[in-house]
Amino acid sequence: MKKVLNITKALADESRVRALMLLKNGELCVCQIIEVLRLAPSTVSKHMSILKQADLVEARKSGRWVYYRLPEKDSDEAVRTILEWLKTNLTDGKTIKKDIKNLDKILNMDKEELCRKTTQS
Amino acid sequence: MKKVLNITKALADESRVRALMLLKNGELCVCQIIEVLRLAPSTVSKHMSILKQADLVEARKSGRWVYYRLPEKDSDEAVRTILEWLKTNLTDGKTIKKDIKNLDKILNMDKEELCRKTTQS
DNA sequence: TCGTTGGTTCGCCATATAACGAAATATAAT
DNA sequence: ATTATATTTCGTTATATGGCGAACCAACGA
Repeated sequence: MKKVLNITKALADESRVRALMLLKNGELCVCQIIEVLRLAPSTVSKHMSILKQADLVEARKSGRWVYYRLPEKDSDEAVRTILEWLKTNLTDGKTIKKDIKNLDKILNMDKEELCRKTTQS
Repeated sequence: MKKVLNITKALADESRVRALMLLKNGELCVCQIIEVLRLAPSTVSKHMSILKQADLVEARKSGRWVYYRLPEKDSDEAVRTILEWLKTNLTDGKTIKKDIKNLDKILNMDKEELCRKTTQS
């Protein structure tokens, strides 16, 4: 029950759902998520930690950066299923589409700007 | 997005999840759900209305009673999938098992008591 | 070493939400 | 009609949660 509620509570917030959908095409560092969501770093950090508690994302630290990504194939069944559900049911929403577009812009433009990094999607 | 958030928010509460699981074996009237959850009628009513908003339950009124049930087979795909997910992931939890047991007791004992009715599961 | 940078933690405030009881509504029984 | 019963609606209260900025921590660069 606790596991399920951790997941549903984590998903019961628009910003967190948006963050998850941003990760569909590969890991991102926090500053990029911040850029798309346009929320304070502390806020985004909190959101990501909630997603992590629920095992909805995994984290990797590399130097000064922290990268978040969706869980691997071999991850928890419950988590995989619900992430699949999410993708299916809101990939074509207006907000999500716009977010993805913004993300692309950020990933491209930022070659020598804020938060530059080797983004291997 | 709104639809998804309606669903995840509805599922982000233990009482509501418990209520949903109670309905696994057929419709129940509000007073029976009240009995198992041991919450005030007004509280349970509110919970059920939130579940209904999210299309996670359907309602039927018969005389003084209102019966809630899980959606039919032909219901929304997103809803069916996530209900399946819920069942899979918490049927064997301690709380849920106890609830079901309590429910059985209530359904049997209550032949001539509070909230008696023809419970066709 | 010291400053800079990316991220997290902490403390605060505003809003949202769960819970209740009281009152309202609707339907059945007397 | 009046009363009783099942449920909902409303108003209130306590707690949870999202958001921010300030302070802090860790890692890199000068």
